[in-house]
Amino acid sequence: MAQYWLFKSEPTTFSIDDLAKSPRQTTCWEGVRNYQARNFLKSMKVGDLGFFYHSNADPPAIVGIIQVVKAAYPDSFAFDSTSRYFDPRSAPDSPRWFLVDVRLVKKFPQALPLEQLRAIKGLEKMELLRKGSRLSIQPVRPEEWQRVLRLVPDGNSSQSTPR
DNA sequence: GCCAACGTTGGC
DNA sequence: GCCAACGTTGGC
Repeated sequence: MAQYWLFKSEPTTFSIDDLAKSPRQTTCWEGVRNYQARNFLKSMKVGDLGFFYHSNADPPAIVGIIQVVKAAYPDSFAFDSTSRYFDPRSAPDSPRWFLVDVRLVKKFPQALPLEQLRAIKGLEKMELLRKGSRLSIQPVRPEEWQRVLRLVPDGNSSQSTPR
């Protein structure tokens, strides 16, 4: 079964519009250098869906949906001493960091600001909304996924469970 | 720009 | 293995 995730990115570094302009609207998700986030990356399967979140943005917001199109593989940026993501402790024969490839599924017609999400009943336990949460890759519970989608015009939140 | 929260590092 | 120091994240 497909799992749900949330991917953080600072839009000044890589925004959802950057993804929209990428070839095949696909990119490798660079720069994860946190072990917990890495472990989540490694557990992703092709077909999993994720929210694209703009952090350090005005306002911080969920801005769309992406899909995992390639499962975790070694992050070669970590081997490149000229890369900002270089990590000398990672070697090709024992990679420490990984990437997945993701493709844009949908950019929301309107961003869903963090402030709005905080007011939604049923999202209280969402990792994104936890005080002090800094994880750049987060699991999202199916019920949280649906609740967020309900905020999107044409969100198809009930496509599998009509009510 | 501030600063609380968090993760990592490294001396001991 | 502890924990202080440090660097980073990210909302405000």
